[in-house]
Amino acid sequence: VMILRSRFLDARRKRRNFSKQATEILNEYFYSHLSNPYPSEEAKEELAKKCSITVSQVSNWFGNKRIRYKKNIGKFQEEANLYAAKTAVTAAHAVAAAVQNNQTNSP
Amino acid sequence: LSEDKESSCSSEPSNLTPRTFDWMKVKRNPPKTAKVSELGLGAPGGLRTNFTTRQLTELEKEFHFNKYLSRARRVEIAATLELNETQVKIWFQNRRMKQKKREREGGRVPTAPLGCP
DNA sequence: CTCGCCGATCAATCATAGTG
DNA sequence: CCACTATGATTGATCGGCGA
Repeated sequence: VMILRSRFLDARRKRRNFSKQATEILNEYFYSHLSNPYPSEEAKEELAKKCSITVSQVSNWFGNKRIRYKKNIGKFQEEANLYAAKTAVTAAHAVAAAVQNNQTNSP
Repeated sequence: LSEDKESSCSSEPSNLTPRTFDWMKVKRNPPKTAKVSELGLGAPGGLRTNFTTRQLTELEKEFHFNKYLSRARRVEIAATLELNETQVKIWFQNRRMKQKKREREGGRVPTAPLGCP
């Protein structure tokens, strides 16, 4: 159990952090679906494309996020509020746009 | 598509919702790898057995020979490697999934995704 | 009804990247 | 330069659904 940790010298595990924007997109999805953060295969593909990462990486990200989130909800509270506010603003803009569109489009 | 269920436009900009959904409560049963009936032996049933290099090597070799194991072969392998039949079965299952995953995105064309210092 | 497989996920851990 | 934390990936094993 000591010296057998070699593990082939996993050269592939040369991890690279995702871009700030990718993490942004993933977090937005996660917190806007906090009641059920399990994206469908299609959603994963869409996220993967937007983030320029693979579907597996999206799966890994959600897997890690879910586990780590529930492990210590408090630690993610501010992050949760931050993204909740962000999506709220986005939604507000959408609503505003819809209203305006509705007004100029209802004779 | 079906998405959110709540989120009914709350007048609060940031609705604090320390709410705990059921996915956060999900708990997996601890692995029953060890024989619980081992005369009060400190067999902590709930340990992710660490396969030795020898075991992994043998399993890998067998995998290249057969992607699927017959009952007889499984028993043989399990005995040789000192593992449960279940562990061998699960290893092959996981190995097949790993293979598939690797084939699916392994065929990636490194179309210069990023620069290279 | 039992059993193996699949697909997704969990949970613990590894190894590295980032921060101070 | 080093201690400690954040994070992507790996993997033995579990869960639910299917089909033989």
